[in-house]
Amino acid sequence: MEDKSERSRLAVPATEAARLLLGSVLTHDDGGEPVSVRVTEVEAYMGDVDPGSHAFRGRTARNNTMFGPAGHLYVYFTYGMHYCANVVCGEDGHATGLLLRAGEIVGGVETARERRNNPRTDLDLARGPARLAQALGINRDLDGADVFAAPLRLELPAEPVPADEVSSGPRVGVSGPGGTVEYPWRYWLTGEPTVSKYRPAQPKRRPAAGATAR
DNA sequence: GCTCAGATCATCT
DNA sequence: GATGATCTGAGCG
Repeated sequence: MEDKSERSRLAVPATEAARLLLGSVLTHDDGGEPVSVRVTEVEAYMGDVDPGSHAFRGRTARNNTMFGPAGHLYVYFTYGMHYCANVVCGEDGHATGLLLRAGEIVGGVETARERRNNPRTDLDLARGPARLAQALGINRDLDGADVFAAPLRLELPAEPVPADEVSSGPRVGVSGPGGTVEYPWRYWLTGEPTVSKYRPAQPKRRPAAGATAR
């Protein structure tokens, strides 16, 4: 019922939907112990105007989900070993989405620990997009899944978090022509210990201070 | 505490 | 054939 209005709340530009997602709780119930994550960090991808987006060059089989209606999950496999999860937002036909970068495990901690092979601290359970996906047990089968229907459940906060509790900055790991700092589309909850540490996107090799650029 | 290099495969040119 | 919205482990201070 509220399902429908919840979905429509996501049908706005990613830069706005980001504040809805921050503080929301995503649950994945695969039949075992459900695991819930409170989202603390997201990254906006604005489709065809965004050089860092998978959708920049147009619609393909892989990013097809992002072009669809809001409220679905776009899952992709990268670097040969990691899954990343996005929540599609914006209007149908606009390839905008929000990458779930980090979160705090608020339910099913033990299951999350097992999936992550028992990291040293719970803060590491979902710090980083691939870790978050792993902790939740997300895989490619969930690509295109509805976040408001089983086995997923997304609970948006009644009201967006106050603007003064949200920080924004350059995106991580995004390189490209012209840039990354021009698009400060990474959002996180100020002061959250689970937020991944800022790391500037480096081309490939660090420009050595000296001259011996090998 | 920090920095660096490697792993590994689906997708696109 | 090259690249990538990354993570992890090892090594060093």
